[in-house]
Amino acid sequence: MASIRDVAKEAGVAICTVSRLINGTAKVEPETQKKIEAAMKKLDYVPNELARGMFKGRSNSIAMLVPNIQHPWFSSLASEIEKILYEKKYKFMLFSTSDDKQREKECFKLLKSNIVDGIICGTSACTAKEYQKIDKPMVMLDYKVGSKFPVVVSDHKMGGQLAAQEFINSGCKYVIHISGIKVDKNIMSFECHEELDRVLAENGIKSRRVPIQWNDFDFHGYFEMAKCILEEYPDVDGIFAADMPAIAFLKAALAIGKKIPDDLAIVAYDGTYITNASTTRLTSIHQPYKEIAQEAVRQLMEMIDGPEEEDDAEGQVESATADQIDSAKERNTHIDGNLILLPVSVEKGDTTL
Amino acid sequence: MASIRDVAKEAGVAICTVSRLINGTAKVEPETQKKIEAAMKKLDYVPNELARGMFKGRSNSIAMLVPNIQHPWFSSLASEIEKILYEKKYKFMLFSTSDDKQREKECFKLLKSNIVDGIICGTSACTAKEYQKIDKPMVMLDYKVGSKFPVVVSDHKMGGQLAAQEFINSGCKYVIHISGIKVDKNIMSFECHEELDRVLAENGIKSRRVPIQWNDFDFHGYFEMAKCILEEYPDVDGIFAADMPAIAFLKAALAIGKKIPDDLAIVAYDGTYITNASTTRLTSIHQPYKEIAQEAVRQLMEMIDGPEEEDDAEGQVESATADQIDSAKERNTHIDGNLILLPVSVEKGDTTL
DNA sequence: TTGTATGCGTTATCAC
DNA sequence: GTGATAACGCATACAA
Repeated sequence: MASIRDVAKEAGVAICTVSRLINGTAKVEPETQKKIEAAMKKLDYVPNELARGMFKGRSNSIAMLVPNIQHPWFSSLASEIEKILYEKKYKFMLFSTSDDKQREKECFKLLKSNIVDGIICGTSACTAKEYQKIDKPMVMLDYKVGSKFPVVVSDHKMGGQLAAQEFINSGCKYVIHISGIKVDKNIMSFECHEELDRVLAENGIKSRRVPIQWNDFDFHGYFEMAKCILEEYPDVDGIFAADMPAIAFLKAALAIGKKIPDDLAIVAYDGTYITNASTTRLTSIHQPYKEIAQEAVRQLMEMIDGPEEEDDAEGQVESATADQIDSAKERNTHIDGNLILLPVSVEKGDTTL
Repeated sequence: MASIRDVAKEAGVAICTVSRLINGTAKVEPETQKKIEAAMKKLDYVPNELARGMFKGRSNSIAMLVPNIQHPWFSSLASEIEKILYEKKYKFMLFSTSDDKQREKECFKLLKSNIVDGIICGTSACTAKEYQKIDKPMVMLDYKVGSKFPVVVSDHKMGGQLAAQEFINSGCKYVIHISGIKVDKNIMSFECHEELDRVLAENGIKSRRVPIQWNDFDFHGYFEMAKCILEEYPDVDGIFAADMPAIAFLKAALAIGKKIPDDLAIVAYDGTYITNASTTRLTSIHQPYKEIAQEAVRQLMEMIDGPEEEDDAEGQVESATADQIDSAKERNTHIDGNLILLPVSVEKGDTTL
C-alpha cells in the first residue's frame, strides 16, 4: 500500500523523480536512482495501476465477454486470445455473463471507465441500440450489430454446406438438426441451419429443425432429449447438432442399438476438443478458433492504435481497402463490409467403433 | 466520457449534489433531482468506476486466477464462483496465466491497486514468499502457502483411498497412475497419488507412478502416451489419471482390443463433465466443484468484511473456533488449521460398452 | 438541502 | 537533473 509519495519521502527526493525513474521518462543521477530503488524495495512499492490508468486513460488491457466460460468453444477461444494478447503486452480479463443482460451491462460500465482499452464481445444479451452506445474499441463475435463494430465469425453458411454434403455422401434421407431457441436474425451462426435446410432440400433430402433450450452442461438432459427425439422420429438417419448434444445423440443411438454411422450419421458443429472424448470420434465441422482469435485481436488493435479514424465523424468502421482485402485473402479470409468471415473445415470421425 | 463535472454543469448544480444523488448519500430536492437525471441521460453519463475505486479503495469485484481456462475443471469452478459472487453483488473477473510466473505477478500487481477486493488463486507459479507478500484478501485453491491464506481443497487423501478401493474391488494386480511432473510438496492434489500408492501396497497390489508433462488439450498427444504405456506395461490392469488422459487410455485400450473394465479398470480423477462424453462413461472421483466454490467465496467474504482481524498484527488467519468447526461439519467439511477440506465422491461408470 | 475545498496515486508541464 | 504544481474523476468533511 506504499504510494509513490512514501517512496519519495523515504528516498529524500521529489515525487516526480521517482515517477521519472519508473517510467524512464527522463534521466536521473545514478546516486538518486540507487536511493530510490532502495526505498522502493524497502517499502515493497508497486505502482498503482488504477491511478495510472485514470491519468493516462489507458490500461493496456483487453476484456472479453462470453456467455459461458464452461463452454469449450468459448474457453478455447478465450485461451487463444489471451496468448496472442500477451505477446502484444496486453493483459487479458475474461467476464462470464451467463447470457444475462444486467451482467453484460455491468461489464460495459466497467469498461467505459478506462479499466480496459477494448472489448472482444462474445455475448449478445443487449439490444443493437445499446451496443451502438459503446464508445470504445470493440469487436463482435458471431453477432451483427450495425456497422459500428467489426464482426469476426466463422463462415457458417459454408458450415451448413459442408454438413449437408456429409449427409448427402452418407445417403441420408431424413436429417434432424438441433438449434437454440433464441430467435435473433443477428446471430450469424443461424446461417448454418438455414443453409443446411436449403442444400438438403435441393437434394431431395427431408430435414427438420428442432429448437432446444441450451442447458449447457447438464449432459443428462441432452441425453434424455436425444432419446426422445430418436424415439419420436424413428426414421431419422442424420443428426446435426453442437458438440455436446451431438455426443448425447451418439450415446443415445448406441443405447438403442443403432449403428454409427451406418444407421445414423452424426455431424457435430464446433469441433472443440470434446469431440475427441467420445469413444467414437465424431465427424465435426470445425470452427477455426485460433484464426478467429487472431483476426479478432488484429481488428481490435487496429481500432485502438491503428490508422486514425477521427475524420470519420460517425465512428463507422471504414470499409476495407483493396489492400486490406488482398491481405485478407492471403489469410484465407473473406471480408464483406464489416464482416470478417473465416472458413470452417470438416474433421472426419472414426468410421468404426 | 462525460464526467460528473459535465453533468453538474449541465444541470446547473454543484458536483457533490450529483454525487449525492448517485450514491444516495443525502437527500436532494425533487426538482434538482429531475434536472440532474435529465443531464445524466442527455450526456449518457456513467460513473467512472476507476476514479470511484481509487477514492474508496474498493471495487466490489473479485478476481480469480487459473492456469488454464480451457480446462473443464477450472472453467466449471470459475463458472460456479461467478454465479455465487453475482448473488453477492460482486463482479467477477477471470485471469488465465498459462502457469506463467510473469503473468501471475502481472495479475497481482493489478490486484494490489484496488482494482479488485480479493483474489481466488488457483495458480501456483510463484514462490511461497511471493505469495506471503500479497496484502489483500486471498484464498488459495489446492496450494499451501503458509498460514496467511486459507486453502480450500478437495480431500485428495480420501480421493486416493476411494480410487484404491475401486482397483481393489476390480481385483487389479498392477495399477499405473499418471501424475504431473511438477514436484512441489505444497500442491495438495499430490496426496491422492501418495495415498493411492500406500493403500495399494497395503493390499499387495503393485503400482507405478508415471509423471507426464501436461499438454492440456492436445488429445492426440495423450492418446499416443497412453498407447506407449499400454505397450510398455502389458500386464497393467488398472489406470488412474485425470479425466482427459483417462479418456485417452480408454480409447487406446479399446484400440488394441482390451475390454473395459474387465481387462483394464480406469478411474478418472476430477470427474468433470467431459467424463460424460466418452461413449463408455468412466468411473471417476468427483471433486465437488460447487462446494469448493461456495467455501472459497465464503472464506474470501470473511476476510473482506468479516470479523475484524486488525488485532492480529501478523495478519494470520485465526484458527477456527469451535462454532466454526461445528458449522463446517454441517456442511460436511473438514477444517484443519487454515485448510478447508471437502469430501470427494465416486461416480460409477458404465459397466457395459 | 446545497456548495467549497481537499485528497486518492499518478503523470506531465513547467520552471529552476 | 530535479522540484513544485496542476490535472484525471470522484467522494467526503465541513461550512453555508
